[in-house]
Amino acid sequence: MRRGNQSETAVLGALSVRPMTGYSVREAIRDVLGHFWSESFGQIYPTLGELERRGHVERRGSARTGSSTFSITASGRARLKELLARPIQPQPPRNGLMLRLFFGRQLGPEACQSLLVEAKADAERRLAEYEAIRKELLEEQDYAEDRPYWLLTVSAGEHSARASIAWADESLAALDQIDPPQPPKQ
Amino acid sequence: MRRGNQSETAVLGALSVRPMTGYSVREAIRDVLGHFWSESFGQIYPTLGELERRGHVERRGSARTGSSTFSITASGRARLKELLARPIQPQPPRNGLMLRLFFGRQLGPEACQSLLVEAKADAERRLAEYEAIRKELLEEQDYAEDRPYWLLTVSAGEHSARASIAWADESLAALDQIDPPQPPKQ
DNA sequence: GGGCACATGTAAGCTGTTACATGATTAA
DNA sequence: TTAATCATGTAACAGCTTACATGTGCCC
Repeated sequence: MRRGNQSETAVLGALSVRPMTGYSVREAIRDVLGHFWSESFGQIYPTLGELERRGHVERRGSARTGSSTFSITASGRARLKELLARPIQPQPPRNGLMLRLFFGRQLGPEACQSLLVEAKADAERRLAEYEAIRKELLEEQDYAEDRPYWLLTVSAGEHSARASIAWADESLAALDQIDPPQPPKQ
Repeated sequence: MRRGNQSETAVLGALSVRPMTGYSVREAIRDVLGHFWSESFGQIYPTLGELERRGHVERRGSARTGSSTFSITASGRARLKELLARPIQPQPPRNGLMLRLFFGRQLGPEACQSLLVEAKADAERRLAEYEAIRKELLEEQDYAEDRPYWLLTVSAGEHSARASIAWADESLAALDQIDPPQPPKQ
């Protein structure tokens, strides 16, 4: 397959929950997996086409007449299981905030403070979102068998967000100790 | 520049600490920024060439005769400051562990347990590494003015690793509650 | 009837990795 | 002298995003 297994996994996974159009697959990935996964149309449609060709998904309704719904087949479910069992391929890290802070001496303490304040606000926003999702999931009646797994990822988000907040607070305090600000010398 | 600002930032940042060969830039990024940044030769050398052409770095020693040392110029330092001040461009998330757990119902509780055990072990290894780096930094006499900033990123790693460990423990306990394991039904 | 959300797909292009080609220096 | 490490660079390719092209159905 031209596409990496990763996109295939995400698309098959989405369809393992319920049949959907390609458009909905993208929405599901953006809205539900959005915090830890992303796919764009440019991947989703070719992946769906390839999966159909291989019999891992079935299309109902023609592409021409508007919309078609894709559902996972038994072979697709087996394929998904196989893909999920493969070793995790870690993506190379690229954390822009850390890069800026690491070279914070060049940037100056005030700018770093701003970055930390922003990072903290962002983490608080994320935490609130995770808590809302958790509440929603617990009230939701459907997908009862998927729910425990979904909650694991929500919990990961909550832990991560709380850690970010604590770190930002600590770091803001630490930055106050850098006094007076040392101008970088060449 | 053909290369994105991000590679340019990382390379200039590395050279802002001390002059280095291209090879050493890669080692520095891998060994020091490795937990939150990565660059490969394929980016570093073209970036260095471009930076040289623009006068942001200076090359001492010819490329032909073996090795050349690059040092950042005043204009390079200004450029770095400008790049660091730009808004952070977040990379689209691709967390393979979360993807697998989210579709954990297809994978089964036992496999998820293994994933969590691995994740915990990994976080513990990372935590130990961060603590070692912290100790090393505090003993180190050089780069005193960069150190407070470097420690911020080490602290972020420690917080993140501890959060991962706590989350993994919690999640392993939660997985034990899923009983009996429900086979996915089509 | 105009705009918006839904829907499908392709093509161009960017970013970045991997593999390759090449050679110097150093340590066993 | 042979292997490992240091060192520089290029070329091919993979993966993914963005923008574009196209069309439907619904609501105001």
